[in-house]
Order: sequence, then C-alpha cells, then structure tokens
Amino acid sequence: MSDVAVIVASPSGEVEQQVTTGTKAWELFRDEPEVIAARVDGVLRDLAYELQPGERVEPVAIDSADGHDILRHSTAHVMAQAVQDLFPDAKLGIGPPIADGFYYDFDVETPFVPDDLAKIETRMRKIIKEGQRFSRRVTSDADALDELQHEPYKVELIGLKGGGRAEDAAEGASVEVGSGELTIYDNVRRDGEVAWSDLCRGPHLPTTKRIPAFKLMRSAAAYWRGDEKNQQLQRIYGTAWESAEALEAHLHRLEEAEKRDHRKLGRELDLFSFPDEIGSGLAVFHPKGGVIKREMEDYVRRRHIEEGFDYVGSPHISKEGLFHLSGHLPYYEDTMFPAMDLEGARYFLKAMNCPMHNLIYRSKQRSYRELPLRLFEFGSVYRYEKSGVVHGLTRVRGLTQDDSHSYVTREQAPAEIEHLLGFVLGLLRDFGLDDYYLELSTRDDAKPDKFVGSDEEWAEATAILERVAVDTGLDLVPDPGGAAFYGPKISVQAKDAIGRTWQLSTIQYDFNQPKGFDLTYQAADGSRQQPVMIHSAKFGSIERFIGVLTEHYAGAFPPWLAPVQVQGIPIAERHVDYLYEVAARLKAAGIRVEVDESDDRMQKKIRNAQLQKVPFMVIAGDDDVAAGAVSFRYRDGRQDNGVPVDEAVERVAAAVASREQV
RNA sequence: GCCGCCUUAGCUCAGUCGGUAGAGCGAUUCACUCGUAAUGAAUAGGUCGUCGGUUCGAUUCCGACAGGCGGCUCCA
Repeated sequence: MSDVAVIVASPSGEVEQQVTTGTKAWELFRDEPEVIAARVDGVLRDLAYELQPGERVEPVAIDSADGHDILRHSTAHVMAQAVQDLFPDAKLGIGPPIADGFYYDFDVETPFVPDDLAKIETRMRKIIKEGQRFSRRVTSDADALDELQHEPYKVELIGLKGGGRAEDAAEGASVEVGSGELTIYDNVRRDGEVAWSDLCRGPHLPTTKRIPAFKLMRSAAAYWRGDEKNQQLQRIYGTAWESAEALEAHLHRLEEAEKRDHRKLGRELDLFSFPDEIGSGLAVFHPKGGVIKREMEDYVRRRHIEEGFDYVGSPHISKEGLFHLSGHLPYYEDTMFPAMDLEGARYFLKAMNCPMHNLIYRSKQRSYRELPLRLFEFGSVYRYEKSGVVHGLTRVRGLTQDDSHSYVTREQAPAEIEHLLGFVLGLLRDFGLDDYYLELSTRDDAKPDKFVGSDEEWAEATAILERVAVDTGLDLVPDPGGAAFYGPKISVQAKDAIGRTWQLSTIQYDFNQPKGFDLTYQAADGSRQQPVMIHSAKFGSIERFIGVLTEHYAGAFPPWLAPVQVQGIPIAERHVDYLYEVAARLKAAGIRVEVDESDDRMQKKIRNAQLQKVPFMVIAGDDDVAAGAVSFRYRDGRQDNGVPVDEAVERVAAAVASREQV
C-alpha cells in the first residue's frame, strides 16, 4: 500500500499531503463536520470519492453556495423517496436544486393537496432519522434503461443523453444526466438494504442525517420539460438549510417580502385597486396613487424634453391595416384584444405605440437635418395577457408605456443608443434604483420564422447594442432568442432593496419597421435614405414601475413621491388653527400637507401617520405655539422638537427638491 | 391557457356536521382635549362572488362562470 500525494486547499492556503492509496475525501476533513462534499480538480465529488495522485482537493462546506445546492439536491431525493413510499404509483420527473430550495416533479394520478405535503414531510423526517447513505454507482445506458424501465421520464432523459441532447432536455435535467458517465445513487439503510434509487449525477451528502433543516413549501403543476404541449406533472417545492436558524431566517425573509407586496400595500395605503367590474389586470389609481403616478409622469416628461424628445400623442385604437403594416399582427394577434367590427373595418386596441409614431414621422417629408427625431409619449396599450399570468401591477392587461422612438441615420445609431442608455440609467437612479445589470436579447437562429430581416442586418444591430452595453461596464447577460421579431434589444434589470431583479427599461434597434412604413429622409446629397428607429421604454410601464417602487421602498416613498408629504398633528384641539397656518405656509411652498383634526388622541394620530408611512409628521402643542415652532417626527421615530416654522418649511422643501429619502 | 387552492361587512378573519351569520380594525355619532405607535361608549354596515342543480329548506353539498392566490407556459 503506497502513499499518494494530494494538495489540500483551504482558505488559509494549499498544503501538500501524503495519504494512503485508497483514501477517501472524507478522511481529510473528518474533524470538520460542516464539510459535506469535496471539489477535486475543480469537480464536485462525494466525500466517498477515492483520491488519486496529484489531485487538488477543496472542502465544500454545507453553508457555501455549492454546499447549499448539494444539501437541497439531497433533500429533493429524500422527498422523492418519501413520495414514492406514500404514493407507489408516482413516476419521477426531475428534481434539481434552485435558488433557496429545490423541487421534484412527479407524475401522479391525483394532484397533491396541502395535507399530502404534511404527510410527506413526516415521512421525510423518518428517512432522515434512518441515516441512509447516498451511494454512487456507475452504470451503462443499457443497464440503466433496464433498471429504470418503470420510470418513463428517466428513460426519456437517458434517451436524450444518448442523442447528446442532455443539456436541452429540460432546465434542471443536467442534475440527472450529464454528458459524462451515467450514475445511479442508492439510498442505503444501515443494514445495507437499498431503500431507494434514483438516476442522478450527484454529488450528494454522505447520509440523510446530514440534512439539518428543511420544509416543504407548496405544490404546483409544471409541464414536463417545460413545454406546455407535454404532460403536466405535479411539482413540490421545498427548501433546506444548514441549520434550523438559517431556515428560520429564510422564512422570515419571505415574510418580510410579503409585507412589501405592492398589492397589499396598494390597499393599505389607498394607492390603487383592481375592481372586478372592470376586468382582470386593469387597475384604477386612487387619489394617493394618482399623486405618485403624476409626480413620476411629470418628472419623466420633463426629463425627456430636456433630453431632446418631442412629446406626442396617439389614440388607443386603430384599424387593423396599421398593425399589418408594422408587421405586428401576424406575430401578436393572440395577445391583442379581439378586433371590433365597425363600418366594415376591423379595429384593434393598440398593443404597441411604434406604428402610430411611424405615422407621425411619415406625415411629412423629413430631412437629415431633423435627425435624430425623437418622439415620446405616455402611450396606453392593451394586451390580452393569459388569465393565469395577470399579477398585480407587474403584469396587467392595460398599461402605460413611457415609450419613445428615435429616428436616426445608420451612422447616428450607436451614439443614440449610448445616449438612451445613459438617460435611462440616470432616470432609474433618480428614482432610487442604483443596482442593475444589462441583458442582451438576440435572435434565435433556430426559429427564423419568429424574426424578420436579413442575417446581416441582425448582425449589425446586435453588434452595435452589444458594444454600447459593454462600454457601460455593467454586467451583460446574454438572452438568446429573447429579441422582438423586428430587432434585438438591451434590457435593464434593476435590483430592488431586497435584491430581487425586475426587467424595466428596454432599448431596441429596429431596421424593419422603417422599411415596412417606407420611412425616408432626404440626405445632404439629395438622395432618399431610410432611417433606423430605436425603441425605448424607460420604466417599461408606469404601472409596473409603481409596483416595483412600492416594493422597493416598502411603501415608505421618498418625500418627493409621497402622496402626503407632511401630516400635521395637533397635541390638542386648540392647536389646530396654528397647524393650519403652518400648513398654509407649506402649501405655498408646494408641499402636500394634511392636518389631522379628528377626535383621535394625538398618540393615535401619530400611529395613523406612521402606518400611512408619511415622511414628515409636524406636531404642535403649547410649547411650539409659544415659540413659533413645530416639532418633527420622522418615520423611524426620530424627533426634532422646537424647529422654527421658517426652518421647518425649508427643511421639507429641500428634501422634496433633492429627491432624497428621509 | 393549464394544474391546485381560495372567495363571508370597506379591511383582516371566525362560523354554520344543510334551518339565511359573528369578532377586531375601519366608518358614523356622542363624550373626552390629551407631548411622540391604538381613550371610552353607542350606531350603522352582509341576497355569505354570480348563475344553475340537488333538497321541504343552500352561505354550507354538486356544477358552470367570474375574480383572487401559488406555480407552469408566456411576457412585443
């Protein structure tokens, strides 16, 4: 028995270590209970992996990103075993780790109900207690097909792998079958009996006992391999963590996110609602939500004009010919509201503004001297979103786009895109969103029927967008196949206060519609040339952006957006008149102020203002009246008493003007 | 659109094993006038989502539809 040399890497550095032939990875980390797997020459391995000479071995801790994935993947196996114990006819789909958890898909006769989840959890605890060992076994395609003949979905995966198509089998399928050798993991009881097996690449925890904390979250249907033409499977989502505390913290984060839900805050703060009588996905803004909407629109309109855009207007409805001309109808008729037949013509509610703007462009002969010509409006569009996808303000059927179209010469296009991107990012910053990355959506070459235009045009457009995006220095994520039919796009994905990302702005390069509309301009040499159009929505939709901002600020808007900026609170009834005088001063400075003259006690008034998340409470009692002052209370409970009225007005006005958060 | 769950007062939710309903908050009125997150009392408010079916009788059971929630698919 000879020695082999391996390199053991740890945060403190790398050490060469002599071990006996046949040493398993776990033997290097036997004193480190948090280590649940090893990264060997860059590849994740079970701790039972037998070390080879010269290999570089890194411990993988359960609370690392890789460790979490392994823990959650193993927990998914335990869940699948529990499900098949309780529902022997359940066929296995796939079961990968995902962000903050895992899922496993099953083909079952009857969908799972909440009670089933409780039963499955109980069964899982039993399996965990048994301390079943995850045991890796290499197999061949033929043997696996034989062994798994009762698992039709696994058989399908093996077949796809054989065809070299494992990667596009389904999202998450690569955890079952990779491009390399095929492996099966057996769950082995202490007495050596195999309790359960699953086709899987691994790696896994050493035993089920190493699952410290988990919870099943919900069940839902999911299409096999993500295709709605396929069988629907029942998916169970769960989460697993390195400790009960970490699980608790995760559940707490979910609760906090729920408190920020714009649908809930919209009701509580009286911002907007979705009356059933109007229809699904169609919002009305109440006076307080209307303030936010108006402030946003006013500011955005002003900024567009400052940036060289012309404000235009267009109707909500049009004869169908326009949408044929733009090329939209063949691609999007399904997502437009059905046509209305009027006077022998078919009218559609508009789902996009660009055709209307093209008509404005085409209303007269254009000169190169006019370019870039930038048309902008808040365009209301209607999209017949499928009933299952409508969601608060973030996915609606009627929305207002802050939409612009820049008509430029081909030579001007790169500079215009750069200008737009800088403008968009500046606007987002003004609204308090300063963490984002970019996505470049391109054509799917495999689906030529979904896109129009030549290969050369697409290549040119994509290259320009990519170059401008890269120049920003922001992260750029590819999104193959995500382009519009008429051209590629850059989208800005903004992160909110609790780290969720939202697709907001888009910038699209379009060489097709100018062709369809036969848009031209007269060049300096007298020739007729075709412009390129650049579509850009800054917030995507006003509605969605209000939803995103509501969640980002958890309803505590910065003063410039807050529906009520100052709530006046008298200590006693005799201070009401004084507060109205202060309020008049604030109003004269353009501040939105209300005085609470209700019968409530002042403590209750403070509580109400607090719950309404009003940025400034201005309180007045005998002391303040005597001193010609007021007392401030902020949302965080901070107080500032005896502030002279002039200074108080100045302080509020300054906070509003600077658009800062307080 | 597909799967599951849900729909009781303005809001949050009890409840009725089938005999037409209750709380808290909110609203209104009255009393109280108070220094930093809930003063007290009284009153009003519901065709139990809609439409059908079963039944002597349906808010309750069944079905369809509408709306909502969680996913899947989709998102110009």
